[in-house]
Amino acid sequence: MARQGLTRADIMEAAIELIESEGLHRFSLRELAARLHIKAASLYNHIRNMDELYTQIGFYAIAELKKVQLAAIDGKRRGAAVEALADAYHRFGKERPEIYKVILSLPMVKNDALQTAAGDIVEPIMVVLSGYGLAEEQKMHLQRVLRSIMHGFISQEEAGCFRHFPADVGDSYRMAVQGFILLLENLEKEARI
Amino acid sequence: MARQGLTRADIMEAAIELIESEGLHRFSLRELAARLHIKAASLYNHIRNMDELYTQIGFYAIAELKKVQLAAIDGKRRGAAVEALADAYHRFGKERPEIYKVILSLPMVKNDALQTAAGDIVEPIMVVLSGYGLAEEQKMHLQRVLRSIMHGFISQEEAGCFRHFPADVGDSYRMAVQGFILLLENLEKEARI
DNA sequence: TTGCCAAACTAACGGTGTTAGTATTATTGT
DNA sequence: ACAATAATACTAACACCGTTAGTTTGGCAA
Repeated sequence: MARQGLTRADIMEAAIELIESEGLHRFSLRELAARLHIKAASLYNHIRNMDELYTQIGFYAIAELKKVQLAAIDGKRRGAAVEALADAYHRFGKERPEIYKVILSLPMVKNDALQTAAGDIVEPIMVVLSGYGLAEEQKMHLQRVLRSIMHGFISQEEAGCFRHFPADVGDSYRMAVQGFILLLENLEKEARI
Repeated sequence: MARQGLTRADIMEAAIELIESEGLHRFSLRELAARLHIKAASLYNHIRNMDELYTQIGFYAIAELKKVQLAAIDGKRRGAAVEALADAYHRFGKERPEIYKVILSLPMVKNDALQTAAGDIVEPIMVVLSGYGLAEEQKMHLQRVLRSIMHGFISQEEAGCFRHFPADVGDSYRMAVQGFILLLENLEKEARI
């Protein structure tokens, strides 16, 4: 009723706040609308539908993840850069698990915008890999490998899969990252021959 | 009306068939009931609720995954066993993506039954790792590392994240697995000193 | 001041999981 | 064989969900 100057940014902000505080599984348009003091149907004056809003939140999340990764590797090279990147990625997943889940559940197939978003995910890793003497195709493979390690680890840690054994989870992650660095150096050595 | 000898096994079977044919996102108690020629409310004579049914499907999926892994490593050792295990895991994820998703979305926190299920996920990997001369704690870490690699890879491949680059996805996976074997041998060598 | 458009509303549709209460069928005990 | 009991089906309903249609209303521009 009492009309407020609602912008898309306001809605995004409220949606992100809702997801981070209540959990992704409790996110709904009705709850979002309530937080904005409007009815759910009124949201459709600002957004096309839930999918579109969700995708935009995903873009935000990817941008945030990219930001922390780039900040982490700033001024670092090779092994130190890989460690810093992996650490930043891991911290993001732990500190903002609900927002991280949004990235996971984005189906990267759909449209071109999502393809450019996929590029944002790739970029920080490619920057780090450029510090090694590797062929372009090898970099593509290795980027996938590192992403698999980082994402797979966080995903399982978040799901509680790592509580089966008492060993320190941080140590496991460091071992995974060191293994990747070992692979990097090994491939670099082979290429140099 | 015309009462049929419905068992929990029948319901499980129908549920799995529904998920695999229509996709996990289209799974619902009403659709499941329709396939069994009963109403949704009647399902509650056989199951406690949707969560319980879902968890049981997860147990089934984990058992299947364990089965193909154990079959794959049968008679193999060390590198060959790792490769066979990783290959079987990957094939399961590609051939039965919807059932694999059920495993992912199981929150392993809840109860004891889920903890034993977590053990089933771990076991084949531990069998393979026992072929290397490693300390018990290192095996725990390495089991997590391999799972992260395999799960992370399939998860991102399924999400379409690997279409950004033209490089062959199978090659990427093989590189990831070879990297893990390299790490294994390296740690074994260090331990031998 | 008068129009007009954007942004709010209400009401409704079809979908979901779930519960309560009721009828009917099959099995069990005498 | 028949009555009592337990299991399994049903209908109706509730509270939620995303979404659409149609309506009212607020604020800005001509």
